[in-house]
Amino acid sequence: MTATQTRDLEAILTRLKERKMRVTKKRERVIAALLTAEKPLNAEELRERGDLDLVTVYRNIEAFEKAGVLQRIPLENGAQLFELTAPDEHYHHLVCRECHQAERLDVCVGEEMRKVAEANGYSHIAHVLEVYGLCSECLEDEA
Amino acid sequence: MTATQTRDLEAILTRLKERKMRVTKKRERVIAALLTAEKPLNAEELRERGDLDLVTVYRNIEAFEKAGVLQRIPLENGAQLFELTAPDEHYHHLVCRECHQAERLDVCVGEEMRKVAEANGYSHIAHVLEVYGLCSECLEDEA
DNA sequence: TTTCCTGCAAAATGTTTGCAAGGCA
DNA sequence: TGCCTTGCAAACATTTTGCAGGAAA
Repeated sequence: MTATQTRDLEAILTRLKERKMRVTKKRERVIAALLTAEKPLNAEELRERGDLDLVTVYRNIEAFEKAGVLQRIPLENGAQLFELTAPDEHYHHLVCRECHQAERLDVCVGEEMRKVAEANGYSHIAHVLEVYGLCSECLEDEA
Repeated sequence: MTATQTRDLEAILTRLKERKMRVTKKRERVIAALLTAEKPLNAEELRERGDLDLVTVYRNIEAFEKAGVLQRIPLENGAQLFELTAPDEHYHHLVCRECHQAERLDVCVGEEMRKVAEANGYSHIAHVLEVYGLCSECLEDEA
């Protein structure tokens, strides 16, 4: 873990404490796994890197999501990846449909979407925007 | 089926024939179910309304998607809905996170997303944009 | 020492595959 | 007739639930 990652870890643990959630070894490992991976991971990768039960992974994903420190990335095939996020922030991604690498996109359409949704009588609004494609490496492999 | 729906059905069947796919009673029923529902359906609803095996539903979803007459709508929970689409078109939706009703949104960010993705070296680009919220009816039920 | 968290086992959910029978072209 | 499509059974992948033991505050 780099110094920055350690700081991020502390910040997230603090957030959990504020929400009256317990800070356990397992939880630290889940967060550390996501921080050091520097890319979104799926549940199985989290189990492996955190050396814990898959059930624990899923329960913590749910808990972290509620605490606003984690978000889900839906893949084209229905599976999902998970990544850390600051509370009240969220990200969109460019995901390779072959190797499933995901990188953050520097765009967000949140404001527009919120307006459209509210105009239709919806509240508690969230949105998902994911872009799928073939990354340059996978494109070469295919040729 | 309204006259318009019958015409749409014919158009889709023609498209299938062009693609050398067979036009069967089951396929007609899948498409008719989606046309008359006038909203996206999940696999189980398609099985029920078309009175056919779930396996057949999934195989036809895949076949129709390849033929460009159907698209998937990912839900927040990882499940998916299906709806008819014209080839080379696609839609975005406002989905209730409670009752899962989905309505089409009249927005698309395709051009921007394609540019961003290509700038990152990606090809074969697609994107998903779905807005989730609580519809006014479900909001009331909650209170 | 109370309450929350974890692991194990098992179940539920959604989707895919193998194979033989059936139906469109 | 020939090949595509279908249904059944079973496998598979992912996620959820029940319960007893374990650990944080």
